[in-house]
Amino acid sequence: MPPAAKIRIDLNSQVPAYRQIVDAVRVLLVDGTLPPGSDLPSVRRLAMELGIHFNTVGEAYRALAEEGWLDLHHGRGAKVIARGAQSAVSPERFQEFRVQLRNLVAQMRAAGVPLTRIAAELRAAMEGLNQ
Amino acid sequence: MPPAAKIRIDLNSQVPAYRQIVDAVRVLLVDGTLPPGSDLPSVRRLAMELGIHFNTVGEAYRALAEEGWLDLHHGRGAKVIARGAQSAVSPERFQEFRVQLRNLVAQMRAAGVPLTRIAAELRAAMEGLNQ
DNA sequence: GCAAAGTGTACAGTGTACTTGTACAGTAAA
DNA sequence: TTTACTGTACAAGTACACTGTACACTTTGC
Repeated sequence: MPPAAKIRIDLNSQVPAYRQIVDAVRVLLVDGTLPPGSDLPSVRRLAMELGIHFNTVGEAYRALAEEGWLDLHHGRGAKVIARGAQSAVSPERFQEFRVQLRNLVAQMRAAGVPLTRIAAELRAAMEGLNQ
Repeated sequence: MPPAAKIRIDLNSQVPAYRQIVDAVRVLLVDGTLPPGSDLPSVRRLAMELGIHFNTVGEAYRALAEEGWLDLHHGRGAKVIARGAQSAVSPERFQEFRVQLRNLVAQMRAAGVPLTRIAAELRAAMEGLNQ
């Protein structure tokens, strides 16, 4: 199963397509599905599978390269690289994460998701940390 | 301490100002800081405090009214209303939440936040559910 | 009643972001 | 060297976010 098969985007979403790609690929990178040395599909190939233009995929790949995940070279494709240790997160950045988490939980509560189910999701997310 | 004092937005953020307002106010609505009957600051007052245009605040208020949180009337301001029981969330919507949660965790891991600290944040978010 | 000062709303204009179409340039293998 | 891949650059179309300005509704005071 090629890695691209795990990437899904929602064209009706408010979130821009290129950002959805970045987010989806980052998940695969973090959880080890795409280990260093892996080749990503070409911009045209992935674009075709997702039903969008290849420049949009290129935009996503450049963002991921900017984050230090990809070795991206003209004519050679995109390869996952070993990412060095990250410098400590700034307090501001961490605070942003905290706000986003609280916003997400509030959104779920507002949507009527039962508290027990929200808690279950948070627990599941924690379990996922140890794989 | 007026409710508006708890609302902060980041003008440099990628997230649109009106959406940041919606998210911030929704948190206050969900956790009871803004109970039914409360008056929100006028669009001009809140806009002044946040350093943006009042139409941007108006956009946020209309979105919150659309979600069923506010009684918004021409010339009368915005008042929090009691929100009826929510219909069950659709599986698609729930799946979106799950994806967002995983994206957020991946973003934290990618930023170098230690696993223990991520777990602590998730636990803290769960504690917050029972207040 | 009515004027004044508050409230939210409508709409056009400006800048920015996202996506695409098209042409280009680098790389590798036949 | 040719061919068939690869990513990149850039202009154009569209949609979105934000603002400026004018408007319309409510309440308060007289």
